[in-house]
Amino acid sequence: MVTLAEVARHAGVSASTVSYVLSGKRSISTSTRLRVEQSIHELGYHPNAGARALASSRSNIIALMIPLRTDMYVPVMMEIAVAVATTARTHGYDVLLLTGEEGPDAVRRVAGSGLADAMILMDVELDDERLPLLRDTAQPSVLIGLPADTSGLTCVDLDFRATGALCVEHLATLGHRDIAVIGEAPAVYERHTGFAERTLDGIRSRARESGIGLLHRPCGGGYDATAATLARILDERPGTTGFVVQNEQAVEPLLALLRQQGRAVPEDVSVIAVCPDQVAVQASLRLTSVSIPAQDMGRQAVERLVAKLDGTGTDEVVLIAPELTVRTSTGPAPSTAV
Amino acid sequence: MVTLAEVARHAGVSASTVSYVLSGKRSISTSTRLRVEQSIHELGYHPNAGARALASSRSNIIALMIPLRTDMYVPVMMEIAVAVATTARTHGYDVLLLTGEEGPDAVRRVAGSGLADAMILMDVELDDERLPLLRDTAQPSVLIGLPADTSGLTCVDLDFRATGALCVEHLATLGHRDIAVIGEAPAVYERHTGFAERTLDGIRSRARESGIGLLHRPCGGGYDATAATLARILDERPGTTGFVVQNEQAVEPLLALLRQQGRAVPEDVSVIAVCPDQVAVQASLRLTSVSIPAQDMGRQAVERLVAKLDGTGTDEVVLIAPELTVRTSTGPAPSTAV
DNA sequence: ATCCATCGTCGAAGCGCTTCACTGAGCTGG
DNA sequence: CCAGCTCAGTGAAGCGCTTCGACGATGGAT
Repeated sequence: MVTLAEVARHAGVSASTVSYVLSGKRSISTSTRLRVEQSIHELGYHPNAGARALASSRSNIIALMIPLRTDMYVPVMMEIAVAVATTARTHGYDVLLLTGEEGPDAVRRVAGSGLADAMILMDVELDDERLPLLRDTAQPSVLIGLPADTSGLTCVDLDFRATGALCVEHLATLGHRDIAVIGEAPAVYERHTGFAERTLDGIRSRARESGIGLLHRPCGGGYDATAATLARILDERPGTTGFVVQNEQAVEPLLALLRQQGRAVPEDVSVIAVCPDQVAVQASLRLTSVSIPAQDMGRQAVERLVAKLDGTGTDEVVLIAPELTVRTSTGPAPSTAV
Repeated sequence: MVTLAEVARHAGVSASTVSYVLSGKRSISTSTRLRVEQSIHELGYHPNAGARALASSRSNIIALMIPLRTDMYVPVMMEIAVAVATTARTHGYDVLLLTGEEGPDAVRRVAGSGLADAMILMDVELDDERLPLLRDTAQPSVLIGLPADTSGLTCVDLDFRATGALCVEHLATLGHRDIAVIGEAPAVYERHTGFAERTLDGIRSRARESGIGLLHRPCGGGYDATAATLARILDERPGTTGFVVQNEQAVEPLLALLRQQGRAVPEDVSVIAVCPDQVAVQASLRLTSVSIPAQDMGRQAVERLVAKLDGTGTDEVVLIAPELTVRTSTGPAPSTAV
């Protein structure tokens, strides 16, 4: 393993000079800088991460904690994770992957050992048990998702309240008067996942304002669960003409079921989904949807975090505005005459 | 930040003693051990990762490289990643997440900087550009997936050849004489992804042995692509009664299409999929499938790697035997009389 | 009683880097 | 013409840990 000292010797300078060339924290004459860079290249030198971390008390690692609870739609998580990793790299950071197994202890361990300089937490619950720890720690952190109490925290998330409202608004504008929400799995609501509750909130208040009839039913993923949910909804409110789906696993089953029942989309019923664009365009029908900007969330989280690490950047809540893309699954409500 | 020295002072022993208590590399009397452990607990001591890495030249970090090429089925990758992370933790390792962005340079950087002690590579191509680097490096590594030349490498993968054969065998036993393979996206084959080619290999040779007619068509994910692929297949070989699907994104569309065309599954046609169990049971029909043991692959990869790091463990190729679960999507071939 | 292992503990060296304090050399300006 | 800069470079301290060799104290074998 090539060391800094060897590079220094090879270039005929002192170790500190090499270090300064690397970090750029002091001005170095062009000639020596080139010489040092040349030596680094020739010897194939890579600074030792451990030594660096020890001396600078900066590991240049960001911990990413993905609890991966059941019933979460995995591709979104993954997309965020990848966005976090690649954005982090552009800022000179690597990403440490933490899963839920360890629970809050992981926070303590990582903060205590200096393994990571900062952390990003995904899949935050409204009253997450990791939050008190986070507030106590000096370690900068960013949440992806919104807890109930955001004081002293930096959070990045899609504005799910506005998302819910946007969906209802779109359907209302098209003349729908009775809509149903096919939601996430019951477990998601039971554990008070922020995004699910906030979406519902947005939907409810907008529906109330517009005087629209609303039914919300959680729905486990898959065909059978969706079939049961749909049956229940149509049983309770046969007049339902609009569906808001916030559950990627229910999208395709729902479309298949409606088709089977002879209900044409969008002529008879409209369907609007809250899902990644990819799901919306790959479905058997190009779905009108509010997309989940996974990439953007990952990127923003890292950028806030890096800002904090650099001293700029304060605690704040970043809500990404939802964007509705109209595709072919929504249309005017059928006239009641039919 | 509490240091080892403070713990030592608190416990009234020397620093080295504390270190030995932590590592267990020398025998320590029960009384002092307890005293030290007590101090560690009271002070809330966590060993500094950087210092440890520097002194021991072991970071206790495993790098996990996920290129995440297009058209890969993400949930499987994620499941593997999570299995890797949790298994690694049980062995005292953390996981560093590397994406494809950096390409082969990431291997060089991580190996050179001592950031990680070892690496796991996912989504390996038959002739992967990272392999030469890997062979050169002293760094232990394990591949998830099989390249063309496995000499000097440790690999873990599902036995996709056997998987392909198993699928054909199952259909053959049921009397099907003409089968079609709905494969991964064209791009997957173009870049010579090992698992896709090996599955096809297994399917082909088994079909040849059994004198079964075979048609293979790559298929982009989603409804439209699947529709096109299916139409082509039925056009070329109207007598096809069995489908092997190796593309999670085509499963549900295929079922929907068959239904629409009035072809009953499994009475008229049989469908067998190579996919995670979750996909097989959540589909609109409980699918006969060969499951992709993502968890197992992740776990085994880590265990081989840890064995290598411990000095035990040699280069070898671990092929996990495929398991076929018969569900309701396959049945006897319809008699030709019909 | 004596010798040699073994056990439990300590001190110190050093892992490879960053960073602070310092030193000349070369300028500028009064 | 020199005080007072800035600029480039050096040396050394030390980050917190592991680990090696040393050492006194036991204790079993001789």
